[in-house]
Amino acid sequence: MRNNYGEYKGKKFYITTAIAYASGKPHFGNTYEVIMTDAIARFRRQLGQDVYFCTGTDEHGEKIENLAAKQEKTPKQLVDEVAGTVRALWDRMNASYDHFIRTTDDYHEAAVAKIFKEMYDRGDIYKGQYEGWYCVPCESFLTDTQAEGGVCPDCGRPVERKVEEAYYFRMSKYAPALIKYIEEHPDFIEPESRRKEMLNNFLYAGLQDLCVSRSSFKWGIPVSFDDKHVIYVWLDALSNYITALGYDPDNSDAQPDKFNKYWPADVHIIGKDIARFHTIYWPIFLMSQGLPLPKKVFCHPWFNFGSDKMSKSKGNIIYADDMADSIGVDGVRYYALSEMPYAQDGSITWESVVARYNADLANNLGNLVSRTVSMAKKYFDGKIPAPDAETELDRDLKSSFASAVDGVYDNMLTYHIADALECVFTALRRANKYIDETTPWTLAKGGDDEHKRLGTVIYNLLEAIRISAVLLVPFIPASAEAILDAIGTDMRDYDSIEQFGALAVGGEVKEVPPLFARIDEKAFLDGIAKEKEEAEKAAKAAEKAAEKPEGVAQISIDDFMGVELRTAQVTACEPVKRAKKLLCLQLDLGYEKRQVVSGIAKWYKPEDLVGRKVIVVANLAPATLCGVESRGMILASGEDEVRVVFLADDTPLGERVR
RNA sequence: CGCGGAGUGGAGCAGUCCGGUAGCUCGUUGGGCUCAUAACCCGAAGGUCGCAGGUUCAAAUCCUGCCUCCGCAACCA
Repeated sequence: MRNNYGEYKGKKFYITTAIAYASGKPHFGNTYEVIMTDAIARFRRQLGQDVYFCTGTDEHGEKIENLAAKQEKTPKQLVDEVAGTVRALWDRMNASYDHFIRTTDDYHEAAVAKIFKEMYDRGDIYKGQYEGWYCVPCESFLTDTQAEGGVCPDCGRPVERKVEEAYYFRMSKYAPALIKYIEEHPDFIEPESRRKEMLNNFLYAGLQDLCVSRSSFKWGIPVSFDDKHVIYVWLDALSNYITALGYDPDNSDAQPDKFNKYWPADVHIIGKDIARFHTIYWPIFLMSQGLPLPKKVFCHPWFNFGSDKMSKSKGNIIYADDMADSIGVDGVRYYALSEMPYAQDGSITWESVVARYNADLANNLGNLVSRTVSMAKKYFDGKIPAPDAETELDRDLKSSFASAVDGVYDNMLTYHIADALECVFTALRRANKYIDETTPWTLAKGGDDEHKRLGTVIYNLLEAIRISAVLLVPFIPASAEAILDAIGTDMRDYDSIEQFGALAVGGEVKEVPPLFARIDEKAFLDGIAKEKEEAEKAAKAAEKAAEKPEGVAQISIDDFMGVELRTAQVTACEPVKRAKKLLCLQLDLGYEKRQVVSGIAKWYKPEDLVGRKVIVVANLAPATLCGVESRGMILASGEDEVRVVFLADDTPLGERVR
């Protein structure tokens, strides 16, 4: 039973990536998103859909303002550079986007300013007071409890105290409608686990109103009626999905054709880290504007490097263009698409890069094309021979390719990209086996009958290759096109692969350009190791330059004496329930006992501490953490690796430390 | 008891809903072939399906308890 491939023909398909934050060159993980989105877009075009694929850059915000200042540039200069880098990288990866939006584009800024004004006029945005903690790099406001400790829980950097007048969005007003929508549309958020996360952690728990303006910096879209404020970057950035289509809130009855045609989006492809913004805030912003919600938000997982997260501080960032220098753009695309599981994080290792490339692209696909084309030239002078009587082997080959066509179709419609690819490569393996089963080189030595049979075999192989190449166009477009060119066909849409045998007899098979030259694993890994060594050297040099800590403003001896440090002994210790990082310590100061909570559970077990003597900040204001009262703080050093300051066992209790 | 996901040969994964011979790719190993990119094809070795109970004629699959890892939330006085 074959699928009904015609079902989607002519239907519009609007697909987007998240727009890349313009603070620097996107790493492999960010690039994966564009490659994945591109594969889906190309697949849908093959089905005959009217696809609009939008990507771009998110260019406003305090982080960019600060970064520009540090580099002694204007923010605009910085984002122009980075947007150029991003676009160049997307282009190099062969991303077939229809529109590249920058949030500094005039039409976008104008539309967002109007959207904000209308939300305000509608009463969805109101003016309030914000006082609290803010993390600049993360652009996020933090609750008091989040910021206690003075560092951002997400990035670990110091938080700043901010007091500002601010505009808030009434999230609570729309929360019930959103919950209903998500409950009634189980496909809206995928994968399923993300949907549960959003529902359980945020929506059922109760949505807070969201602060949607900032007044502490300038680099943003000004609030049109209050120029002290700029619009929150997420409200700005998310709106790109409609402004890119020319949406203009002024023309509420007469939107441009492009908008009327493509909105709502068929799918937003985003990283799992920003699921909350796309599945909660964005739908609510749309509800406020009376616009339909996107049909699907697909939250893809991330690539780790081995078992580590990719991060600048770990020095293990991989860039797609560097990888393309060694294994080609299609090598990178294939690797990313085949290695990332549907819902779990993928893992990059250089060993697996080489293994996948050699096994699948070079040996399986590349070599099949090479040996088949070579035989077509040798035995038939490069003319595609006519097939003759069909055997069981032929039928089996054909059915493998029919399964591949179905498999790609089914898996691509459900965003199982790696599974779709595997369907093609399974069929390719079958084709390689077919050669061994039919032994064309023996047939070539035979008489007329054998020669007829040889024609059938070569024809079937060429047609199998053509079907594979058509199926592979979305994933490795340049290579797939090269293969189709080599076998002299221009049939490359889905209609042409519904039935085996569409390849025209008599066509010319041309010389194949080297598709995927095998990679010497040892040389490749040695090269990587060498590069890594150099990078580490450079990183170390940079570290040295920044070695001296920034320090804190000088204080007087009196200021210091304002801190009451005392010796104490840990008499009991237990983990705090519902907290991963906290230990609750009972301290004996000699003259009194008290309870202190400390975020050292990651490094110490309760039994490591009981009986030991420590220094406690005795006059620290009490606080409550995870429902447990803490009256003081014990001293410890270090950030990534925390060490408690222990005292000698014979230290008396309750002594002042100076 | 916050929410959710995962634990299957050396590696990466499928199978779990709807119990019935444990499967795929890579790797290892023996052989075959020569059209091809030291490729391709065939065979073999290698698994207490996280642990412990239970249900059943039968459990990777269902039930109960536990352990480990990961994501989100909370959290580093």
